[in-house]
Amino acid sequence: MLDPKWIRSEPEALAKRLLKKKYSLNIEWLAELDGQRKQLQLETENLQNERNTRSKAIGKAKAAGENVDAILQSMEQLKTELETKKELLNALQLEFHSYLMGVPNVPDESVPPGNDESGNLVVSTWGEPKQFDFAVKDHAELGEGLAEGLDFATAAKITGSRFVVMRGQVALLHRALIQFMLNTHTRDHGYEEVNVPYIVNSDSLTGTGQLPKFEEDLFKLRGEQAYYLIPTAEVPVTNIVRDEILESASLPIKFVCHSPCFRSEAGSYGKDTKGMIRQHQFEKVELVQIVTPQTSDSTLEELTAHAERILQLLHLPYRKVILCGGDMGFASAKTYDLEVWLPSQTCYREISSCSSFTDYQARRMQARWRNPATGKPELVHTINGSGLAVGRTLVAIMENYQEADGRIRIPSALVAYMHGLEYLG
RNA sequence: GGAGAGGUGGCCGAGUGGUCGAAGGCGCGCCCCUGCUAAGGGCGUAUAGGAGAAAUCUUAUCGAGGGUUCAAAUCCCUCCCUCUCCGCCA
Repeated sequence: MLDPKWIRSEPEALAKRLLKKKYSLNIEWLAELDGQRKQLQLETENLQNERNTRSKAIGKAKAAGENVDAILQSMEQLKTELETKKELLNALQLEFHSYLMGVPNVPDESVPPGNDESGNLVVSTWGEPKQFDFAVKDHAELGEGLAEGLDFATAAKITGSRFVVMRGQVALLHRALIQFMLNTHTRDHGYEEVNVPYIVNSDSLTGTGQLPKFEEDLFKLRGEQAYYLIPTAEVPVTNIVRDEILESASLPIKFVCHSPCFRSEAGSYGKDTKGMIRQHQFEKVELVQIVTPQTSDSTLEELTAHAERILQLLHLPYRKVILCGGDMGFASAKTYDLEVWLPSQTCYREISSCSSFTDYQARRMQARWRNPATGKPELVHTINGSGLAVGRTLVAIMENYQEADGRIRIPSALVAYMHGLEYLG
């Protein structure tokens, strides 16, 4: 959520910046609404003040044994007037708030303009795509060719499309990747590992920005309560600090979390139908940092570098792009995507997305820290990114490390996690 | 699933209709006293919204929401959470 004060004080500047995200802020309507609100709030509070004063007077008069009929009578009109004003005010405030919950975060000044993916800018490229002297296979074909590999047909039988069964060596490689990533981030990068619920309530999803606008992307559970499967560990992990006031000494908070992620993929029917690129269920190692506003810019760079390090240790060629305004997420102020080279597609595909949310999520969550300089609670900044998407990393390894005979070499960084196994197949 | 007990400020804990944003204690901050240490004294110490240049004023908040009332932490209803016992269970 954006700061309502900001919207009041400089609506034009704000609207201009939101335009970069293809969002048009209705500033005339907002000003009108806020004007009404101001008037009504003043009137309502005056009436409440009057009511409180008179009520206390009644209490005193009664204690003194005086007659209170007259004052009691004078309250009647005040009461009805207050009730109607209060109702109106509540309705106005709700309307204002609901609108605000649908306004995206403001993009950072450094975010390039653009309508879609084509507007993204390549920041850097690492590694050289390997030249193969044979016809490369995609990961689905490779996986289905292995004795202990990928089985999409069985997953479709068990559940439906966009699921996979991993078997034997491939399942081991998948698990090895998770261990490798968690170890690297905890040992080398100073993150605390957390294990969190995979089912969350609507408050948590509202806090990180998935609700109310993107409910159709989520799997909602049936039952009395509004429970959802998490679309990313970002939701439970970031919400650890919801409604908290953190001491400055405890910052930055650095969490790493492995979790499954569940996405309905509504509206992506034609895309990536083959293979593991786009699944309803996948696993991810997520990095989350809770920081002071002063350090959020550098933290985004640092956290992105932590995700990059995994790709580098696995010797997977990738590039880093900064997303343009039109391609960014709703709550993000700035996003770097890491894209890994996929030989079968001869292009780079997203494997990590690292974003700074400034105080946008923090305001929704009421996540604050006590600033020693002011002694007052102030909003924290939140930054998160995948480090990395495990399923897609598996895909990248299978494709980049494939051999002419269909076997797959295990990257040296992972061999220890594979009980010494050097090849799949 | 059945029965019961609770949810109050950073923490503990009092408060069953009014003068209660809330006693008391702990913690924390500033000051005083004390030549160290220990102890003692005074003052202060929630969050959010609004008006105002500011001092300040004002509204709301005692798990959440609704209700009764001139007035609710206190009474009523619904929900959530925690704890204890029984049952079931990975």
